[in-house]
Amino acid sequence: MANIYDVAKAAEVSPATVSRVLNGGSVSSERAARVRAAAEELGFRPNRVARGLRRQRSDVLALIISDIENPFFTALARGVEDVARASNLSVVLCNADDDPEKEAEYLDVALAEHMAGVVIFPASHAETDVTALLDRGVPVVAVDRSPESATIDTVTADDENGAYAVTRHLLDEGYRRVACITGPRASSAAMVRLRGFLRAHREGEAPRRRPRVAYADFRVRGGYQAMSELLDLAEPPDAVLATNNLMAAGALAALHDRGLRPPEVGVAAFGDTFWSQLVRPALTTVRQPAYEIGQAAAELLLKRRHTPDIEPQRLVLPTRLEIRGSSRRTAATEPTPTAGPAASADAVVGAEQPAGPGQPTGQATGQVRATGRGRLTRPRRPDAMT
Amino acid sequence: MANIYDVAKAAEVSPATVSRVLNGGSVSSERAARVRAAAEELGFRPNRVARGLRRQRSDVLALIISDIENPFFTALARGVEDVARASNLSVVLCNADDDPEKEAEYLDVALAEHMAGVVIFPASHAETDVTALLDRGVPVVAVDRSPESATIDTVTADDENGAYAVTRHLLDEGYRRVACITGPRASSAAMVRLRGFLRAHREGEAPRRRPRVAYADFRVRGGYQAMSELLDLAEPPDAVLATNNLMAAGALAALHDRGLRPPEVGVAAFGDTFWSQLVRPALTTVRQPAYEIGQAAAELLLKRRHTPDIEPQRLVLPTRLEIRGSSRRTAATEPTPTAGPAASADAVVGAEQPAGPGQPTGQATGQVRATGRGRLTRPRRPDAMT
DNA sequence: TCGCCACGTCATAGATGTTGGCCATCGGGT
DNA sequence: ACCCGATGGCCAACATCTATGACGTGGCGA
Repeated sequence: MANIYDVAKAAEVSPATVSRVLNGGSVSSERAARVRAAAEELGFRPNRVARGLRRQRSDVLALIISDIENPFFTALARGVEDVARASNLSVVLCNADDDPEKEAEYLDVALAEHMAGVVIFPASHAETDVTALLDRGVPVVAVDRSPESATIDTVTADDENGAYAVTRHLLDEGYRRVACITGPRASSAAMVRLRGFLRAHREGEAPRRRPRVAYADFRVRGGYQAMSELLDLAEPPDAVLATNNLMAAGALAALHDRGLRPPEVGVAAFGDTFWSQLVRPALTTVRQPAYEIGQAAAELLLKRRHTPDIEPQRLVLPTRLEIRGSSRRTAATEPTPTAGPAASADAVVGAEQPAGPGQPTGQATGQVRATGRGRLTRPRRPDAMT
Repeated sequence: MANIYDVAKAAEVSPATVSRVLNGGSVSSERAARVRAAAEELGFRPNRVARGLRRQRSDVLALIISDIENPFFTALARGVEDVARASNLSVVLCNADDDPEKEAEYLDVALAEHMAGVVIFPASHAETDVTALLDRGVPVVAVDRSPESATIDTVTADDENGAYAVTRHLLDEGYRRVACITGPRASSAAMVRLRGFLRAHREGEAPRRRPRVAYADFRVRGGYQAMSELLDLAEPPDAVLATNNLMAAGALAALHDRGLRPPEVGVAAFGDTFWSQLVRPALTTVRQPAYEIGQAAAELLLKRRHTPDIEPQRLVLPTRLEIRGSSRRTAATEPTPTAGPAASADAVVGAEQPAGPGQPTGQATGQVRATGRGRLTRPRRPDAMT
């Protein structure tokens, strides 16, 4: 492969001139043309390794996430990538698997490769140590959780209010024993969401039972087990909030396996993904602005790359409550089943209502049912919170 | 940050000796100990960029995929990563978004960074050009599709037989007008799956209607549109095979929006993911061994890295038919609606059947199905093909 | 008109951190 | 006494970019 000397020779200039042409120095246009022609001719590509060595930094930034199978991260990755590409940076994804050791390895790699920056979803609040990077001047932005080791730029979703809003929604629907399946205690996100959940219970006029809380691992299997255990209680919950989408999937599976399903049991979850719309009845979710978080993180990174000494920022992005699926409110709080669109909306499929001889008097009951044909748009209430 | 000279000075040896200690040359144990102590003391990490420059190759391999939001790729990535890590290679993920230009950029990066190898899911059969890499001796393994530009190691799933088997399954269930939503004509995987689908039609004793085929883009939206168009036909299909999971999701959404759902309309798909089990009734799927494909690809890469001159291999991994959800056969082939669990079972949620008093006479019909309560394991027929 | 200064353009000479080749040394075995 | 293997130091190469300074030209003042 041609190197810069070959090009210089072909264009009859010095290697430095070739470099200037390619990196924007001042070169007479005639020479520049010669250089460009020669580079094209020889198929010259600057060696990024050599450039990295000389410049002591590369044009690659690392995105270290804890679970590549979680759609939240894939959306996040897109956000990061789109912003990075606009600044001519490549993004590489590193899957740390929630394992602090693996994560430390990748942090090492990022350091040793002189990466342009790191966006990290810290595996652990306590163990994740990014000081080595910071000492070397490599900008680091934390996402969703923030590591203990240093104060750095952080982008999070407004999880507490999201959890609060969705919990209130469940309580308002008439559920009495709302449980929460949350993540490990080490995860600050899990704790923050739990806090919102508990706050909703304290504030409501709902009975003051101490709500059940199960701690799982943010994985499908963990959600399944937690839900199963909750259901085995003497007084099982009648609704559950899962603090991420994978555990929600597990919880749903557990419910299905026992023949229970919404709205008999209410289910809500953090993390909006396309499949949560396909489950019937669809899940009510707290949509996390994953893509936007990624964007914001990348932008913070770029800003800090340019001006390293600004004060670390802490960005909080709003979540959004997406209400889908059936409500239990009618049954629970209203004497007569006026039902109504607000209550059933999307719940067409799974409702337990006896399909008695009562006929499809759709309009009469006010039920907004898919009537068989047509309709692209899904009824969707304007968000309860922005 | 300390470099190798600092360590050498501290240990009172030459830099070369430090290098030998760290990379396994012959060094007396006493000096080696001194070096290690000094390295530890100074927090020395070899500069991977400089090493890469000197050795003309790095310990990073690139995995270029076409859509990070597709769970197939995330599973694949895990397979690649697990194998790579065992050989002390790091894996970076590059999301080419099915855009040949973006892909070419990443290929350039892989080349310019002297990556140890590339596992690629080619965006296009024709446009993807990996010859530059090959010329430089960088091993490249293709996954699922194989590029035209060169004969290289390839790992694919046995898509044709998978498509054949699932199509036969639909026909055997009694569906009469089975359509296929497949990917772009440029995708060899899309074409191969289509071929299996068509073969099943030719062989069956089923009526010889020319089956409908819709070409979409392997995305959710494309699946939605394709399904909608199929349903708008004068003679809409009564079953559909989507050749990937995202389009299946789109197709399901389109069906839901018209109030149709399995088994009224049969739906089967390529690509097994956890959410396909949560949809009720669950999808019958052709499971693609994504993780195993990733593993195999990485292993081929490592093998070729070691011995570059072996003949390019073409590995075909078996798919597996996972039958879930309701069968229409009973309704279609039996005169009286025995209904009961046979017909509903997994279809509990969406079925249109009057929830008549018909009771669980599960064994009577001989169907192996979930009986309503409990049971973690999902009924799963031994695969129709290995 | 000549000389000096300023500025634009370019070449040359490191510098970056590591490793592999080459050679020298030393010790033990034959 | 000779040879061989183990050990370890020195030098150069990897490909690029930056710093330094040289060179030429043009403008302006004397």
